[in-house]
Amino acid sequence: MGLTLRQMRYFAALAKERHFGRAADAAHISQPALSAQILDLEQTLGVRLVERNRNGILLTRDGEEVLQKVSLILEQVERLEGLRRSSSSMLDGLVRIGIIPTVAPYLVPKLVPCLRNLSASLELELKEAVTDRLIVDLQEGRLDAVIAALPVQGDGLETVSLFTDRFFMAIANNAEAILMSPLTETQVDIDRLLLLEEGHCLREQALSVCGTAGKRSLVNFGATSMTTLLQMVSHDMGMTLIPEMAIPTETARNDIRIVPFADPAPSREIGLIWRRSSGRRDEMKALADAISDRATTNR
Amino acid sequence: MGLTLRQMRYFAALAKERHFGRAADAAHISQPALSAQILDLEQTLGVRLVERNRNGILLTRDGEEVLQKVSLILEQVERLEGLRRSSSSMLDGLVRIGIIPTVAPYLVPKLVPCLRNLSASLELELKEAVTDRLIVDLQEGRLDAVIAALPVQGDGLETVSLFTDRFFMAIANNAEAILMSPLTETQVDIDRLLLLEEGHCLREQALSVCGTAGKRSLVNFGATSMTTLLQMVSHDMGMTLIPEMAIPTETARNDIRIVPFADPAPSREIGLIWRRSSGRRDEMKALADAISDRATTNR
DNA sequence: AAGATCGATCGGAAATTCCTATGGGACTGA
DNA sequence: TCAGTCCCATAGGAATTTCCGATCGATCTT
Repeated sequence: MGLTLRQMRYFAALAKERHFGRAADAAHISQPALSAQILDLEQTLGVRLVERNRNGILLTRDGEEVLQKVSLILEQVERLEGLRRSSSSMLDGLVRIGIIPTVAPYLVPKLVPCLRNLSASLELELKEAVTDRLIVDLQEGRLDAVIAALPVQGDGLETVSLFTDRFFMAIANNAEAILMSPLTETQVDIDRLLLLEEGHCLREQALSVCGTAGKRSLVNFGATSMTTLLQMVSHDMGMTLIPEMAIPTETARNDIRIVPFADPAPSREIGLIWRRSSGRRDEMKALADAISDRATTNR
Repeated sequence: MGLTLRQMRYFAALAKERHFGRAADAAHISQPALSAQILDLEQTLGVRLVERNRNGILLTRDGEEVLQKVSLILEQVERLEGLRRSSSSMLDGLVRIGIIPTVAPYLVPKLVPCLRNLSASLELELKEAVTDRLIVDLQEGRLDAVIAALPVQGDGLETVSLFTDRFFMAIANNAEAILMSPLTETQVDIDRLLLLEEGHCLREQALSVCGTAGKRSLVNFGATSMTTLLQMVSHDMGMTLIPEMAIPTETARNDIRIVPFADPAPSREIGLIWRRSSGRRDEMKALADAISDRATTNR
């Protein structure tokens, strides 16, 4: 068909030993085998590479030239061969994780030290985007894992739950509206419900929780982050659904009242998603354990 | 044993097509064959290179890294493969010729245009040294051919005669010694015979011609060139054997009388010598023809 | 639930590579 | 000069690798 590494390896041995017999020994084959491969190589290249002499051989000028190129190639092949991974089986190297915006700000600070514990030689690359975009990136290999609200649909994906994140309602502290606590969905004034822009799963979840999946909210500034939304709440522009994990961070910044829902409290399930074909199931499970440990304790 | 180019070629095809079936088509093999080679490659490297998905495949990070190296290697191999010589069969590229010092100065000016005629794409490299040294260089591959006085002995050499070079005697023009013309060897005054330093074949030839092979010359400055020798002759320091081919050049510079020998005139045979194993017999014959043509005409 | 797609596996055929034995050229040394 | 030696090429058959067609198993689609 074409050149082979075998031919090149034998040729390199021959060039080194300058003698068919010795080169064959060095290559652990018989002299005729080496002879044949060299002949093949010469024929393939259409060039006489060696002069056969009584006392060993001599490379022709073409042979010298070819030897140089062959040596380069063999060296690179060797380097490639020596690249066999230590296959540490645990996470290492670069890991790219996508996280949805309503989780990222609150989880990342816990995630980073947690991963540092899991593996020292680990470089993290994070991407924040809405679920759909993250899933596409995951499926096309630009991400290794995604942290998003379950369920998630997509071909070839595998999922494990990390933790349950209950929803609360956030209202202005000085709000005159007196809300029963615990809250029921019927008490929510749909016109005052503030929502994230389209694409955020939390937007749909909020509408669903408040039993208004079909209707459109009149107050729709399409906020891009929970922080913006809560800023609006604290200015008494309305109320919004807030996931439990966001509460410590967001209430520290805003003067806001957090009202729980009546049982059964609505919630979202945050999960870790990866490609089944990635063959990193065990690593992902370990990662999930580490994350859920960290996320549920000392919150 | 180790990596093979076959594996790499298939892997490159797979990376390009991102689909086992299509890659197999592109490589003109069956899908199982490709599959097996990829698996082999993965096992050899100890690394999973591709993620098998429902819709084509995805390279792992290791796969991307390996692909890059493999591409480089394949590119070099391709370049090497495309190097098949046009096998112009005639002389071209660099040709290294060694010439003995008593021939070089007089032949080289004729040689250069002559070779230019033989082949345009020809680079000439000349070396001047005594026969023994040239022959060693030839046998060890540092020269492609030697021009020296025949016969020459050495393993694996082939020879062809270029031309016959008669000897003359050179004496000072004002020499009081009256020499018969033509000359016979008995007329030579051994004490006045000037010789080149040891190693030059012309030295031995001169001694042989003058029938004094055994004796030592008293006048022995060990000159390193004919020109020096003839300078000495013109200063009436003695006489010396001069080959016919040197006469035009040397008599133009020195005031010298050239005396022929009686028949049968002594002479040396200049020949072209190369390694039998070089497989360039035809080229060498052609070269010899060209040289002897040029050397015998318009001298 | 049936069909379709895709890569892996299996079993035997085909091709390549290898080994032992031998041939043939070129030098060596009686 | 003639057997002996060294060296690479060739020959023939064995061993290994590669390949193909058929089929499996998993996954997704309808």
